[in-house]
Amino acid sequence: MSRRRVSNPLALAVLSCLNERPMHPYEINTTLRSRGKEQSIKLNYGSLYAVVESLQKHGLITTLETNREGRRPERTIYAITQDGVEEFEDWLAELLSTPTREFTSLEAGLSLMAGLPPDEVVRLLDERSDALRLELRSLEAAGEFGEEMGLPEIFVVESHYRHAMLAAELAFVVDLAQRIRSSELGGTKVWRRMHELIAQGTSFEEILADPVGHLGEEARILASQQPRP
Amino acid sequence: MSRRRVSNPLALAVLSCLNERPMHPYEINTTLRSRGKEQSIKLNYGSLYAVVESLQKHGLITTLETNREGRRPERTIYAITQDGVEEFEDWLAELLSTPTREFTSLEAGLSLMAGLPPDEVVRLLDERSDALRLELRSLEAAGEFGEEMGLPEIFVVESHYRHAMLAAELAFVVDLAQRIRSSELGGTKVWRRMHELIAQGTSFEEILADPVGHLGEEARILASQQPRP
DNA sequence: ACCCGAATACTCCATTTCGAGTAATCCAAT
DNA sequence: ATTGGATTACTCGAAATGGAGTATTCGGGT
Repeated sequence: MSRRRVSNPLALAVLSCLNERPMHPYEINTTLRSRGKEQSIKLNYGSLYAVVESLQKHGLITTLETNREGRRPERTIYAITQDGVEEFEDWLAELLSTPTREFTSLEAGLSLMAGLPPDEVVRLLDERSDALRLELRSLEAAGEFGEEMGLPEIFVVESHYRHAMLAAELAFVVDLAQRIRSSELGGTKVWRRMHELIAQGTSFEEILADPVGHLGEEARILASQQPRP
Repeated sequence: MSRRRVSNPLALAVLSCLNERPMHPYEINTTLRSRGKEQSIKLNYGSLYAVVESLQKHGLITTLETNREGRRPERTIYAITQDGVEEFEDWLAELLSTPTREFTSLEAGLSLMAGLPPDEVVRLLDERSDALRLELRSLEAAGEFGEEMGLPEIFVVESHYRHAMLAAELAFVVDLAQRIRSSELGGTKVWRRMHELIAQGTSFEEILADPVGHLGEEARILASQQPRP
């Protein structure tokens, strides 16, 4: 079981709203959206209502009243409990202080990239660089707009963070593409030769059955299932 | 519905294994672990078996044979299909070329950090910096070990990527902590004053009901639900 | 006075995910 | 010969997730 009674970060956002004042779920939804938090915390209806219910079941929030206007669906107003305030502060502290292993899609892609030919990987990484530059520029534009509106920096730190991460990713990707292009990246030559053989019709399985025979001495490392430190 | 028939990145890893040669699920599991891929792709039993079944249902892999030794559970050996090879290549290309919005826990934390007092946030960020430095050093040590073993760089790009991202996060966090400490970060003073009031027993709700009255002119922005660009 | 599109406020449920639990087998040391 | 710990190979169910679908009301134009 996870350390937290309710583990979806959306629950933290819910607690943060109710820490300001009591609200009904849909109001939590619009509050978070109007503050742009849905850029940083995944927010959809299914999760929101499930999370609210779960928070209540665990005593972190409590229903204050339910009212119904006309024949609209009833709205249940929730308030945070003392337990909820403590969970909120403790959880937020943990998020800020403790790095956790996150699985990004680029990391997954990089870890399997040997499955595509090097030249294509270079092309794909270049494509990614362009997309990243676009995203960076649109973040910068949004930031300037926020400044014009007099929005204090503290309300946009998360987008500054995203900017920093995207910039670092761009630098990494540009460098990697260059190092593959120039075959400076260790292993590139074996990699290239392997895909040339595949293009000529040799099967993957065949090559891996006798890597040194097909690819030369440098491919010795492929002969064993290379275990990792 | 998601673009991919099976959307868990683990499915890509499964396809990548079966692209080498037919295997049974548990062998896929050990192969991936021995190559350190479970550092980059979330891998647990429940998902593995579910994903394999789903891949088969969608015709991306096919069962080759099932055999049973003694009274052990039977092992089903799977092979990749032509459809599977295409899906593998297309999906991998997409992962490398197309950035996707990822929700990290630090980003969530930063977006809600105003809920804790500035001095505590600084302390928490310092704590994170220490943890990040530790992680960076252990990645570096593992990298050197890999080099000693003659492991070509191409098999560890994903950990170089992780290193680059962690380093960027560290730089961001160190800078942010410093900017809060010095109140250079826009909005820090209002933020600090607000938590002083709370410490004195004023309720959050009360302050937000009349921010300018409690916190001064700079808090005008809190008076409206600040919408975002 | 009426119509239409946007906004409000959810509900529903098929998948997916997680990881603890199970059960057999192998190996090595007592 | 036996015990016990690691390894092999999964099973299962509770919980989370995503997002399409539904029903009502409001507001602005004609």
